[in-house]
Amino acid sequence: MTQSQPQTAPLSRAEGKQRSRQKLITATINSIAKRGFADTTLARVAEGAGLSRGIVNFHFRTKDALFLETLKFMSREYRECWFRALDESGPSPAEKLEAVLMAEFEPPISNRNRMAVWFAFYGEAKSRPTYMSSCTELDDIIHDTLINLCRTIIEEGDYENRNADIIAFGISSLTEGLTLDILLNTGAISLDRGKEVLRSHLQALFPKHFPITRCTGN
Amino acid sequence: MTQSQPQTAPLSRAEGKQRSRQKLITATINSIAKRGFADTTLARVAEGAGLSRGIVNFHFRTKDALFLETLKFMSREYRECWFRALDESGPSPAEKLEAVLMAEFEPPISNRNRMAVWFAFYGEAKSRPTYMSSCTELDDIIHDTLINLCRTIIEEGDYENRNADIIAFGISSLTEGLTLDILLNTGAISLDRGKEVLRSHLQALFPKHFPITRCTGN
DNA sequence: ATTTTTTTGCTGAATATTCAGCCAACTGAA
DNA sequence: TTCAGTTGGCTGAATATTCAGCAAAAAAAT
Repeated sequence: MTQSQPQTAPLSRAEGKQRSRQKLITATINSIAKRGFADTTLARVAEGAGLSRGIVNFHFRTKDALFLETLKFMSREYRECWFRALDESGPSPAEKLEAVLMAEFEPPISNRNRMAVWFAFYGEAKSRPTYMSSCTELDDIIHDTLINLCRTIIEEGDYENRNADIIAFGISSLTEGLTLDILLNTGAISLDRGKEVLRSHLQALFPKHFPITRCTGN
Repeated sequence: MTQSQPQTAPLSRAEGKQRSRQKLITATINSIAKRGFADTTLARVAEGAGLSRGIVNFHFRTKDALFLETLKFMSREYRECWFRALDESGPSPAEKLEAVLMAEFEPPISNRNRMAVWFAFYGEAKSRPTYMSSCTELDDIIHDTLINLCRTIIEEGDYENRNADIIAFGISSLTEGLTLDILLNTGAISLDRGKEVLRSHLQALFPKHFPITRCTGN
């Protein structure tokens, strides 16, 4: 009887520990989103995870370490989403480019909670360089991929006066800026608008590859 | 002798008070940039301003009020810079558009310190809606102006399949994203790159208005 | 199988520190 | 003299971190 209930399934110690650790990271994300960086205390994180007060320092050496691991978790999740979109997309560079860009606006990784946390970390970036340096290598790989996609598209379409480096940088920045809108405004509308703006941008840059699908006369 | 030294010029009470207040706001910006939001204490702000610890609660009711006034100050400064660029630019919409966009990358308002503070506030935006709501009306005016500029340019150039709303939103987001780069990387290079990306973006959108000035072969 | 020992994830109280806000005293402009 | 602006000591509340110990799980012994 007890065995038949999934949530009461007996966990090995290692599994239980891992699950608790993950609960704490999730609770940290929720707390930062709800209360902000400054008002996120270890006690509240523990409470949010349904665990006791002293637990954080058992799983993580310090509060800072908890924050760092939380950032790493989100970073990993983001990367997985990005590369999954790349893998699952059609073979052409244009398809790939559109796929990874649209993937950025999927709710699992793009929602107000997540954005609140990302920008909270950005806000701490200058005073605590450790935080962001854990993401840069990831960003480098993604950015290189983006440049290569753009370069190929430019060659395919014989687009003149298009510099792959600058365009890739612009696309990244545009995406980043659009995610800020997700934070400052309310969720779903912003996601759709983000996709729309990005499509329109691709259209202007590479008209042969991204023909007008619909005239958004609004 | 004492009167001849500019910094020792005798100040009236009102002037002195105003100056102290401003010193505190400036010190707050510097402290948030240097230590982050969480580690910015009233004592350190006062120290940075060269004043005593108790003074903040004289000029501002609470710590939160100090933060809010700091944000308002930066917001005002930004707006002034924006509209000054608009006023001082040439008469055509294209000139105006380029002028206001380039103005965003001028060191007085765009530098790592300022960006660190902006993003720190963004990070708190979700948990403390008060902060950002003090800026939204400003953003609305600027955004409307941007839309109108884009609309006029589209009409002038008979550009097809260009939606002023979406383009204006894209330009804003792109600018926002580029400023994040100023924070995460080091200053001056990023400013130049920002301008370059933005020009390239305008070129792609409105080729008749923004002809190729130089082929950035780099 | 049963009991004993060891391991370990976890608890919650204790500690030391930090800090926002308060206030009584001080100073110099009006 | 008056009192706006300023100073810096003080306090209570909040909080990160420590730690002694609990209880369940795992391992070892019987």
